[in-house]
Amino acid sequence: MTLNSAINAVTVVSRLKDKGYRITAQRQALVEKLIESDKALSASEIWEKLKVQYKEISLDTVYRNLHVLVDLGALIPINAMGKDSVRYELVFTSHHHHIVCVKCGKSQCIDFCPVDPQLIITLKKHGYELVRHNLELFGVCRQCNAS
Amino acid sequence: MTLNSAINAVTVVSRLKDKGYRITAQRQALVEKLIESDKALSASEIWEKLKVQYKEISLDTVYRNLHVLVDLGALIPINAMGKDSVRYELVFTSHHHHIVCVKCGKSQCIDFCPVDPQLIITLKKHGYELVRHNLELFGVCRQCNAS
DNA sequence: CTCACTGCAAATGCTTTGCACTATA
DNA sequence: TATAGTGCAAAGCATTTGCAGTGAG
Repeated sequence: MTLNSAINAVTVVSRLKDKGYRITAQRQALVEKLIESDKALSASEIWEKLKVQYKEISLDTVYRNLHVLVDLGALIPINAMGKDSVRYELVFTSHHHHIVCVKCGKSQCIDFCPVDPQLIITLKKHGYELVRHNLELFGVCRQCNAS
Repeated sequence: MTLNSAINAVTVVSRLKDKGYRITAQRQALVEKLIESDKALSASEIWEKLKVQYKEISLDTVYRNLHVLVDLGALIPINAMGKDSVRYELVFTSHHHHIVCVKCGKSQCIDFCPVDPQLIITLKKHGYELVRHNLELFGVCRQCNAS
């Protein structure tokens, strides 16, 4: 864990405390797993990671804590990336997108954002205050293009 | 139904025939409902519309035909627009995106695309042939901002 | 006449919820 | 101690699938 993400773990936990949430071992572990991961995870993926340490942890607890963290604004739910279930990503993660290969289904991070920053102003004219955006890119990867 | 969308209905049906699919009353009706609609619909919304004419039509058939049309490339599944189920949109519909209010959940079409066209070239350098993209915008609408 | 398509019913998979017990604050 | 959080089991949805009957080509 880097120094930067260590600060983030503390940030999340203290934000939980501020809001009156109790810090349980399961909740703390869940936050740590999310921080350790560099990509967005689904509820069951997080569950699998947690079960290594906490054999007894239930999937319901994972879901409930994910909701808490979303309400807190520490986590963003992404319904995208293929057709699977919802994935959760920490808001600290630097802004980026993913491209999914429509043939093999593999996904890759795209480290830049092709969305025009002017969008915020244009949306304001439409009456909207932009909170966040998520761009799904679908394409054919090099390997699949070759075959 | 406009002349333009009438052409599209014929296009879809003939594309189905070309691929060896049979044209059933249910399948034909489903295509028509999609064309009549100006927005992306969920499977059950389409089912409700179809039941007006075909009381006996089953939801399974709706799902199966939606998959056929997606495979055919005539329909695009959108997992976004709030937290609900998947919605389907005809590819003929002019390219646009939606913004969803994070407070009330209402969505609105945004008739322009803020994605940099340069993206296609950049992705090619990464080895990807871009097929399509979907941009999810989340914000707070005027009404919710006021209250 | 053949086999894709359909309706039915049951199964699946993800997510949520009620309840009684546990443990944080 | 009070009550938020937990595990368990069961319920809810959206979606998928097996099967036998039906109908398009």
